[in-house]
Amino acid sequence: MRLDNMLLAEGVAGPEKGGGSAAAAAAAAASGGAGSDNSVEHSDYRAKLSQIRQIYHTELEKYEQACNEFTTHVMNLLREQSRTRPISPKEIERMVGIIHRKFSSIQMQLKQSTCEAVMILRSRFLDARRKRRNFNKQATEILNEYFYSHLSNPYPSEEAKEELAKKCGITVSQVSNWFGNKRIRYKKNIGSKQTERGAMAPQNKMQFLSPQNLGSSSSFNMSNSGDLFMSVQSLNGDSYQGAQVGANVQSQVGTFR
DNA sequence: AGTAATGATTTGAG
DNA sequence: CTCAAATCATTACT
Repeated sequence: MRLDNMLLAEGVAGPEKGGGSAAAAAAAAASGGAGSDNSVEHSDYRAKLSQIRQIYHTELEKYEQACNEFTTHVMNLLREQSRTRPISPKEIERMVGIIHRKFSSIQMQLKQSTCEAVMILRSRFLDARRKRRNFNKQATEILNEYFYSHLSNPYPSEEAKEELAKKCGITVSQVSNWFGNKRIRYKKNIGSKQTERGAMAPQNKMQFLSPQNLGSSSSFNMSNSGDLFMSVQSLNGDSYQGAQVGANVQSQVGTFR
């Protein structure tokens, strides 16, 4: 149920439609609740999302069809058997129930995988750190001016933040971020200036080097754009598993004969 | 290529 | 909630 709601919210499981426009609109509605200013950045995202959506629906339909086919197949088998031995309606009902449960658990896997794919997509495209742009010269000038003229107490009030945000053409939270970064980095600079006495320089360099080497090199080979395909393939893998489960049920039923 | 700068996020304290 | 601190991810510079 939760997965259903989430897929619905992401615009994946919404109303059925083949063309890209509905998916795009759904994606815009899903992601654009707070801010929808950069349309070029989102077009890629929307394309990928509608791709996921399409695969999801194809797979879902396939499962549905397979489920129906298999159900009728089993029903036929049971009908055939009813000629040689008595079969109660209760038993038939039970079989159908088992089949439906099996297939719905397979659908669950599909939904889970789709959710994961969407989450990865979101984190790839909607994480603001990935599309950072430096503020323009004038904005940083204004911010610096305020910072250095209030150096004794560089904590702008809410109103001052709004004022600065308006002047610089950025949001209030961006102003807050800037001051947070500025305060800590200013303090750090002062500290390192005072410690800089001859032999300490190499240590400083080492300190700055090590965290970067640790952090940046390996992290995103795992989850870049190719990963969408990975997820998609894992969906297909699930469908294989589904077929196998189906085959299992089939073979179990086959022992009836 | 390697490094510094820099905006954004996460974490933890108050 | 705000803030400091650490960290991440991108951009700018050499």
